[in-house]
Parts: sequence; C-alpha cells; structure tokens
Amino acid sequence: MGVKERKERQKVEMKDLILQSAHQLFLDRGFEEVSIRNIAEAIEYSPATIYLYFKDKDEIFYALHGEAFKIFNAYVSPIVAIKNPLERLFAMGEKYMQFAFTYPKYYDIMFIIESPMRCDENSDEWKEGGAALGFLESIVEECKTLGHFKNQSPHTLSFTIWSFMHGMCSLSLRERMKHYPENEREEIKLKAFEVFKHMLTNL
Amino acid sequence: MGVKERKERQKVEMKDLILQSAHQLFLDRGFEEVSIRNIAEAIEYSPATIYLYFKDKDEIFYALHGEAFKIFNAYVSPIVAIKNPLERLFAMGEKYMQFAFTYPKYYDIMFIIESPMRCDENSDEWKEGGAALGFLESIVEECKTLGHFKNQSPHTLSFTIWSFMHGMCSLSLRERMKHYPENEREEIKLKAFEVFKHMLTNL
DNA sequence: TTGTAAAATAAACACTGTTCATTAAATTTG
DNA sequence: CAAATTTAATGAACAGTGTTTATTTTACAA
Repeated sequence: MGVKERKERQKVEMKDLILQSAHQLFLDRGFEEVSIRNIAEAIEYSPATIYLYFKDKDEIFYALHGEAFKIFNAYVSPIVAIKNPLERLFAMGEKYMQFAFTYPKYYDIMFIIESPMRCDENSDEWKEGGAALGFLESIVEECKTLGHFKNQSPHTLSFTIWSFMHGMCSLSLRERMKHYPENEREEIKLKAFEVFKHMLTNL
Repeated sequence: MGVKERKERQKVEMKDLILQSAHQLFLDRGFEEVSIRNIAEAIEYSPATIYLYFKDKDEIFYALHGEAFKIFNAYVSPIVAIKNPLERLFAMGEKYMQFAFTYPKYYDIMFIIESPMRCDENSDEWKEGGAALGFLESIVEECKTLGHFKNQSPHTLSFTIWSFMHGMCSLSLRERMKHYPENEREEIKLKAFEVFKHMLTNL
C-alpha cells in the first residue's frame, strides 16, 4: 500500500543523512578537504551509495550552498529590530563580518569556492542567496526614503557595499593580509569598516 | 674548473624551464587544473624530476605568485604619467579591474587561491606584492597633500580601496553575480566603481 | 516460495601529489 | 684511458581523489 510513500520518505531521509554528515564535515574541514569516501565512511555506507542520491560532488555543494545561506539569513535576521535604517545597514555589515569569521567554511562555499555555480534560469540554490541580497537592497531603499544616498540607485549601491564587505572578508580569510603585522590586522579591518561607514554617511 | 658554475647555471636554467612551462599552463587552465605530470610532460621530463628543483607544488605556486605581481606592476605602471594624484588613483582602480578580467588566472594566484601563503618574516614572495600595495599607499598619501581624504590615514584608506576593488573583481570572477541578468553585470560593476570614486571624491 | 524490482556494494578506471630505490650520465680520481 | 664516485633522471609505487559499472544483496509481489 503505502510502500511507495515510505520508499520516497526513506529516499529523502537518506539524502538528509548524507547532507547532514557532509554538512558537519565541511564545517570542520572545508569543502575541498572532504572526500566522498569521508562522507560514506561517516554514515557507514559505501562511496558508490552516495551517487544513488547525488549526481556528483557539485550536487552536494549546491545543497550546502543553500543551507549556508539559510544559516546566514538566520544569523543576520535579529537586526530587523533596529529602527533606524542606516543603523540597521551598518549592523548588517557587522553581522556579515562576524559571520564570515565565525563560519569561514560556510563563507567559502557561499562566496569564494569555484564551482559550476549555475542558477541560470531555474536557480533554486540561489533562492536564499537572492533573499539575502534583496534584504540588503530593501534596507538601502529604506535609507533613501529618509534622505540618504541621494542620486544613487539602491541596486548599484547595494552591490558597492557588498563588494567592499566581501573584499575585506575574503582578503582576510584567504590570508592576503599577512604583510600587515599580526597584531594590526584586526584593527585595520575595523578601521576600514569605519571609513566605509563614514563614506556612506556622507553620501 | 668552471664546472661548478656551469652546474649551477644549468640548475637555474632547468628551474626556469619548469617555471616557464608551469607559467603558460597555469595561465591557460589555472593552478588547480594543472598537475605536476602535466608540467613534466610539457618539458619532456619525468614527474619526479620536478621534485629535484621544487620542494612541492606550493613552491611553484610561490614562484608564480611573485611572477604574477611583476606582470601586474608592469601593467599598472603607465599611470605614473598622470599628474593629478586623484586621477592617478582612479586610473589605478581601472587598471586593477582590467588586469583581473584580462588575466583571471594570475588574479586567482595573487588574491584568491588558498595556499600556505607564508611571508611571515622572511617574505620574498610578497616583495613585489608589497610594492604594489606600497604604490597604492603612496598615491593616497599624495592625494592627502592636496587636501583630499581629510582625517583618514593612508594606510587604512588604502586597504579600504583595495577591499572594494578586490570584492568586486572576485565576486565577478567566482561567478557570484549570476543573479544579475547577464547583460547588466558589466554595467553594474562600472556603476559601482563610479559610486565608489564619488564616495572617495567627497571624503 | 519463487520471480522481479530496488538498493547497496566491491572493484575498477583514470586521475592527483609525492617518495624512493634503481638506473643512467657526468665528473673526478688513480 | 679505465675505474670509482658523485650527480641527475626516472620507473614504480603509495595513498589518496571523483566517478562508473557489473555484481550481489535486500525487499517486495505474485
């Protein structure tokens, strides 16, 4: 009877099991450092079994890509409580930084790692990603209604802000700040963030 | 007699041959996509021979890292002809972008790829890298003498500028702009650059 | 209980970076 | 010049990677 239904349920359960295991391993070691065999071993199945549920490693990447954005959105969401939109925008920037350095492996998957990165048309993996970007744009728009950012389109300005935040985080995560003395690195990031906020305030 | 000298000369010649071959292959396919065996095949030696001249693949990475920065510095250098320092700064930003999209594989090695990235103390690989950053700082300093960027330290501001430029370039190179319609991507980058320049002008 | 459909796997393929014992070449010594 | 020694190059292997396929095991239906 309900055998077909149960089979489908078991199928998604197995997919979840794989994903959950991959999730934890990626968080610890990073995407490139985790092999299909590692995941298989963790769930006590053979490597070939993984391929009955995911076409290839990229397919797992896509799933975790969406997952990471969900976690990001949850991480950032508390800022909605902030009334002043400019303050909220700045708080979002701070949350973005904190997220990047708290969950560097997620950040990698979301913004740095090279992978097919489809989302041409069907998208689906970028639904959560687009939500995060849309959230930023909506805050920028709200700032505009209060008289900030004169003559600037929220669309363009959002990308400008994202670019700065991402640049700072990815340069740091990918160890391109080593020419700055170790004890100054944290400070220079914070100061650069202050400078950028100042630039936005007087825009 | 001069046999020792000749041997040393041959040693650096061999190193150069390997590097030259690796250089071309990396430029075509990217660092991760080129194997030691590929390089060995290209120079018609066995893979093990590579290891007589380079400790490991990272060692080759370091060499090419310096090489890429030399090419970058040469690419940017024409802007010294520009008298006005603010104009020169903006021209450097434009050159930076052009370089990133003209030589994406170099840009990868320089700023994105994950690799030991030492330079703790001895440095040497970052000599050219530091030169590029120093060049930027000197331009910012010159802008300050002309009254721009009041109350901002060139050190911090340089990193702020670098962060924005790198963020924009790396988001684009790593395909994180796919949620923007294909025909708008180029425009949004140019517009964001304009916005950032405007922000700097009124700083 | 037998036949069939589905799920899981062992084994292989073609790669990867890297090491090491062995062979080949060049140089020094007797 | 021949023998001994140092140096250079390599073949073969190790342990790993993503992925595919033929085979076996399991689960269900008749």
